[in-house]
Amino acid sequence: MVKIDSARELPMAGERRERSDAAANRERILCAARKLLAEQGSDALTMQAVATAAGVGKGTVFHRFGDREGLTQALLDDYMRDFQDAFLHGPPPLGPGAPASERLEAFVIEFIKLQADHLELALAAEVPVSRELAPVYATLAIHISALVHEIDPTLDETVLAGFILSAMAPPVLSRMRSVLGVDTATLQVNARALLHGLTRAGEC
Amino acid sequence: MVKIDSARELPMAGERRERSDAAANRERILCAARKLLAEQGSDALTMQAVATAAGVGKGTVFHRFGDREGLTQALLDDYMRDFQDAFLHGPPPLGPGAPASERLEAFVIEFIKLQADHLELALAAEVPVSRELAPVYATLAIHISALVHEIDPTLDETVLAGFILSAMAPPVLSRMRSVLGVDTATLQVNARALLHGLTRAGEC
DNA sequence: CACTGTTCTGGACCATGGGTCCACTTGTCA
DNA sequence: TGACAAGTGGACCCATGGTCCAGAACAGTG
Repeated sequence: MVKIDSARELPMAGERRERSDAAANRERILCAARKLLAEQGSDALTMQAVATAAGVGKGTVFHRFGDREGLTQALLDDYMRDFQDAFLHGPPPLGPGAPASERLEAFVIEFIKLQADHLELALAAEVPVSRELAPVYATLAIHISALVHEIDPTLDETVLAGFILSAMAPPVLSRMRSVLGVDTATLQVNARALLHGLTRAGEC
Repeated sequence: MVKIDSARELPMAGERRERSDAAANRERILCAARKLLAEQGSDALTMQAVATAAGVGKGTVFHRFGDREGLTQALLDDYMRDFQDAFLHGPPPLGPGAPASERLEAFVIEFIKLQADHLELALAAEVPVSRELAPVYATLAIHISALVHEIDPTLDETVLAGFILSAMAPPVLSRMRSVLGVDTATLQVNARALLHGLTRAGEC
């Protein structure tokens, strides 16, 4: 993934602000991408299709977002920001204040809802065989790690976080929904059941 | 995925046996593919590379295996067969005879070992956004489902099976190993910990 | 307003990889 | 040995991510 100065409003020292036409194009591209996802699904999200839908050239899309992953991350950021805020600074049980096991449970419930509500985007943002987690997901992994560590310090929290995040990966949720016809609530209930071993660790 | 008569030795009624030169080529192709995976990793497993390494034309590879997925499934079948045998007909705790929760635990332990031992192949066999599970994995999912159902019939066993299988997906294991430097034993221990909520359900 | 350097733009172009096609070759069976 | 089905190889097609660069558009400056 190429590093691109993201949608920061205020330019830092030594940086010029993004030109106004460029900023406008960025918006048109993001818009077009969202529309494509909503109307035609994740498979339709090709760089060329986005460019055409936005009425710009393909080069412009790459110039603005670096590469495909940059584009999907920008899209993801958009709605992940609120979620991150909620589990980092919001009210319990999702935010700080509740015991770690409850926070983890709340996290999973909310995360599944989030993924389910934006499934096509989540699918499009999947990186086939990522050697490293994309930034947005890395943040989630760190949060889960911290909670797991608090629940049971003897575990390898990084590994557990990887397992948990991967269990709720977009392709799984997608398959459950489209092939098996499962609804979001069922996903949530069963995910919680899977975690009971962790969240109820001290209760036996 | 295209359906291709697989490596069955005995021809069924109305079928001609695979010609001897064709069978030989099938072997050479499988061999070359294994070698490529071992020496250069999953990324190197392109149909063209396999063909070249096997000393045949690309068309032959496709003719024999239908498509890329057919090839990887054939490769997978090869070592999955023993595993399937073990959990379907082998001795407990993996095979029938032990309580479901112990069988599930044993299954996970063994499966992780299997995946870890054949990581490159497992990675290559990953289907980016599969609408349906590949046959080999479908078998595993069914087995997990059955065990989960036996452990707790109130759960949606299909969903749980999906979660569990997905938690141990090749990309996760690969990332843990290469980025985080985690060894197989650690993966096994932590996977077992994750399942404790299920396997110890009746004990509280 | 005109000038000028920087940024931005668009679409032709490239590379890669899966998959198809079909004229030609080679086993197999009678 | 002849005939025919099966098998073969590699040129070809196509989708897609990504690069390039000449020219257009913008934003400070005098």
